[in-house]
Amino acid sequence: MSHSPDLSTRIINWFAENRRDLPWREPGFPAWGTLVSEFMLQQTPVARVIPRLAEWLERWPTPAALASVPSGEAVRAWANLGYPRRALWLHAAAVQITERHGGVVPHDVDDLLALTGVGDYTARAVAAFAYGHRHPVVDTNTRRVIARAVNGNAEPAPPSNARDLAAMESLLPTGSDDAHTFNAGMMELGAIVCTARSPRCDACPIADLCAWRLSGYPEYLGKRKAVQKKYEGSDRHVRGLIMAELRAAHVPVTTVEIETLWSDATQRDRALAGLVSDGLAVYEETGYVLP
DNA sequence: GAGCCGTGGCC
DNA sequence: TGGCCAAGGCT
Repeated sequence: MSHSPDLSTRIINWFAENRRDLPWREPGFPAWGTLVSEFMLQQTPVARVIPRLAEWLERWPTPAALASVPSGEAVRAWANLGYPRRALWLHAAAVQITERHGGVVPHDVDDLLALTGVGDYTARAVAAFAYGHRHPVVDTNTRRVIARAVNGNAEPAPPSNARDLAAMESLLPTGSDDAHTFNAGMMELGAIVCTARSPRCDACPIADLCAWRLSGYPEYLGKRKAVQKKYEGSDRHVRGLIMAELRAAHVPVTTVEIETLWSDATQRDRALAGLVSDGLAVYEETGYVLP
């Protein structure tokens, strides 16, 4: 677990020169905007988030604004970002922020964790990036950089919160400003240099002390994260087709219309029942609508 | 803790 | 072409 004492400094200096100009890094970007962006960025690439985020914040500039509309409006505005439950959860979080915190996104990690849809990553990201508090922030990019540079592995082991947070804490600078920059810098390095498929070690500020590189890029032999199941023909596929129909429609979608979306009745019924169970679809007199 | 949950771009 | 991957979280 030994590392060069200036790994953190290198990352911080590299970040100052190489950071992308992203909306949530603009001065004065509101904490609410940070929270919304983090919800959207959960498993959705940056490039697809940026336009939806701008629309979202223009329409709902505060948690109270979002809380005041039906959750279905959030699901519709979520558009094709994927995993529409996140839109439902973000709406629920906005209601909770309005009711419990006077409409102000909380600073405290435990208060953030108590919000629907906010897990360990998002809670620490908001506390650190929106409010400047010193917390280790560990996402998939950070985990990969630590796995390679520190542990000498091509890939991180499956996420373990306690272990990953402890590893990041041991690297985190003492000062809150440096800690903030280091958290962001590790994520940025993993996102644009130390990437999953073809790392650009020639552009890496810590290449000369990267344990993985120094040991000759050994193949990863440890436990891997589960392989994603095929999307084509899956229940997720069918759910996606139904949700696209519900988002596009402004009148109830009839059962007959839903039948045209997927021929396998068993799978179709299962998908629809799942959406209803999740609260993403509601039956209303003549058909299904958004909540 | 494994499985599940959308969508699209990239090599 | 198609498998892999993307600022996770919930059950």
